[in-house]
Amino acid sequence: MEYGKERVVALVDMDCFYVQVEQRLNPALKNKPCVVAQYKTWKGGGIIAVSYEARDHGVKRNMWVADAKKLCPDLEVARVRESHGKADLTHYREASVEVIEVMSRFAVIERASIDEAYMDLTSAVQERLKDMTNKQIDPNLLRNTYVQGFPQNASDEQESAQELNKEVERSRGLEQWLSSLPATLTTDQCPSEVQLTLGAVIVEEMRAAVEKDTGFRCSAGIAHNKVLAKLACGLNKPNRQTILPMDSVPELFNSLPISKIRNLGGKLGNL
DNA sequence: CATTGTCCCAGC
DNA sequence: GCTGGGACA
Repeated sequence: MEYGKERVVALVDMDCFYVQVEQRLNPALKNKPCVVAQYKTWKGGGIIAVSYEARDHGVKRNMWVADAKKLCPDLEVARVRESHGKADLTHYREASVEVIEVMSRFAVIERASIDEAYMDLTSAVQERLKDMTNKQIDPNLLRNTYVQGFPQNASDEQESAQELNKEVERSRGLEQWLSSLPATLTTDQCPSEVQLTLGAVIVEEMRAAVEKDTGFRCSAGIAHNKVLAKLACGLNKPNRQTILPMDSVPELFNSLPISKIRNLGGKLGNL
């Protein structure tokens, strides 16, 4: 395999994880602008997680609840449990273990934080390839998958129309990507693009299992290394996954501040 | 007091 | 080993 494309790596990131944990506990909070905050006394407490509905109102992490309520008057606020005067996150840690257990059925997991895990899918992809020999990949196995850089050659006119319907563009891009792959799969000489795609099929299954067994939704990135998988994960959130083919990396890097790349966000990002 | 907590790593 | 800084959520 070509240098830099030896592995298939995924990064799975739970969508506003603390909010989802609170929503599972209290279903009345579901589908509402909602935050999780800690420490009530100063300006209503500090926000540490924000639902996507609340983000639409401009509510951000690290805001004070009092300020967020100005932006979003009907904001629902869940509180972090406190024990001996300290914020107690064990509740979220336990939920994290539930998720890790489901994901571990599919691959060896490297836990990166309470709501993120990396996984090396290289051998799982090889196994899947055996079952897929002389078949092709059904787009229905990739209903939540974006391919970064696809569709190619979209005119400006098409592009603006597609902004109105992200799903149309996603589906067109996926079809175009799949038709660029070899017509039938073989175990010997399997292009890295096919390997990424089979990785994405596995991640679709894994994410469906996580939602079925825990109720939690997540996003994911599939690429050839951890840094690119993490970057890909952020491209289509929430509840979606993104393949980042190596050939799409140069254009993506041109259009992205380097501070978006892991470990280049702080001091180095300001150069 | 008013960003808190956690993890990782370099330097000692 | 311990600690402080840096990065992230």
